[in-house]
Amino acid sequence: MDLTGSLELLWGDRPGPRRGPKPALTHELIAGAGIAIADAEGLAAVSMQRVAADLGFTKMSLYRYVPGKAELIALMADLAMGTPPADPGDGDRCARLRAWALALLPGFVRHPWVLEATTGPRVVGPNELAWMESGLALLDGTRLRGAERMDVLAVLAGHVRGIAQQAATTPGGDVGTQFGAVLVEIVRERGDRYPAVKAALAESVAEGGQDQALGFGLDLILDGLRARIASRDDPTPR
Amino acid sequence: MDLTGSLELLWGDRPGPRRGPKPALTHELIAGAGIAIADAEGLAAVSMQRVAADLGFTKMSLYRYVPGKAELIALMADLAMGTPPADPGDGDRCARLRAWALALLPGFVRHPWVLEATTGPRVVGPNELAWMESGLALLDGTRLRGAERMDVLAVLAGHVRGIAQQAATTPGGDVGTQFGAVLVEIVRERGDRYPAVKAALAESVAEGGQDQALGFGLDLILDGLRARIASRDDPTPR
DNA sequence: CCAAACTGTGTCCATCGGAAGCAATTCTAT
DNA sequence: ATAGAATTGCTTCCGATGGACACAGTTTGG
Repeated sequence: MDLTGSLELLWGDRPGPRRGPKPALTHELIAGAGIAIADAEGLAAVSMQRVAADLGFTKMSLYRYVPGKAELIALMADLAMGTPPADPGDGDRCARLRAWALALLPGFVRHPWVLEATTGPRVVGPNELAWMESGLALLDGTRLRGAERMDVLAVLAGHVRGIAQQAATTPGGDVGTQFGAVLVEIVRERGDRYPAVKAALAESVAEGGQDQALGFGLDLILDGLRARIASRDDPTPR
Repeated sequence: MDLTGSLELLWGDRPGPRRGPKPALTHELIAGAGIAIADAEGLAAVSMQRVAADLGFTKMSLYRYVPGKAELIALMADLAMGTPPADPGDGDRCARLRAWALALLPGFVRHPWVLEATTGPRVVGPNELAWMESGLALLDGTRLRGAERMDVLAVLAGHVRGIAQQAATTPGGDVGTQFGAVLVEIVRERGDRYPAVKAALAESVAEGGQDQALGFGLDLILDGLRARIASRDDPTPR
């Protein structure tokens, strides 16, 4: 797997060419067209042909701007997640971390394909690194080690991802109801083999909204984090 | 997106056909061949041609057993994760949940492509549901609501997934060192714009092993869970 | 014994990502 | 001003992919 292409595309400072016809396209235009397609019809609908056609160009012209499809997808994903919001600065650390995690959700919800696009080996992009930076900044002043700080962000972001994935398949949309109904149907027919799932699922649908799942999980994590930070700050050796 | 095919394949009780030549293949054989390819060369190397060739058959013969490639991948993923281990029964609840989450890791590590294969809308398979069942059983007796119990599992499994993804790109393998080096290189060159990342990364590589990341995150989550369960059991209304 | 059912195969097709070469355009150096 | 260099977008071509479809061979139930 070669990642140098993505690295160049995501991080390369491009010296504007001096001769030849002026480029009619830009990275932003191309990635934007790809994002629009992926938002509307899923990541599988994104092909070089399709992106180029939507822009009114031939597919091969895209290769003047993008080394390949994989790199284009990486660019789309980084662009789609946007930049992290500015830290409000007030509130305690956990509340700000909570806000950080919550701010991550809209991107995943509006662009569910980002989940698929960001699994597997890949190069971290500028926006993703900006998110990491703003999250790590919220952990400054704690006695957590470097790896531990990144781990906290991984847990938080991982949970938001999970919720987003679940949300992408359950809400009102066509696929959503289909999937939710499918799971309920499976358990309904074979509930004897899965009593705990049956009980939890029945209780869940009876309660109606499982929308507080995100908050519940975040509180869980942040409660644990608070205790961790406190115990590290506690000068007693044990 | 049509999921009925996956549903049939994963959950369908197939009545053995009565006439005609005996089938030379089985779901297990086909999925096993696909798993072997994906393990060795990644999910992208799995094609109908390749799977069939490895089995000594034509690609079209596979379509007698599998409705399509997507369904085959789903079957592979469910099979690759295996069944959850039996609950030891001793130890406190959080320790057993910890063991449950840890047991999830080897599957993801041995079959990193499962991460890619299980993102996006999909049908839950028998093995995945068995994992869910065994995890939910460990939460019996708590005063957590149904949705909350599933959420706890989602957080735990999500973290294991994240660690597995990180592990799949960082360890000694070719791609791994490349990716890790790329991230370090990016931050090294543009560290000024990402001071917190730079600090955390420097500290992390100085410490050497970030292998305890999994345990750290699990402890975080389970600490929070313990507090949640205790507060729910506490009869004081507030 | 024969028709129904089922198997594996061969052929065909649209689409995909990408390589190579070509004509047109524009800038730079003279 | 003009010739050469650089860069654009396009056309053509290729191998591989997922899948539809029809066909011949094999097994079994009535």
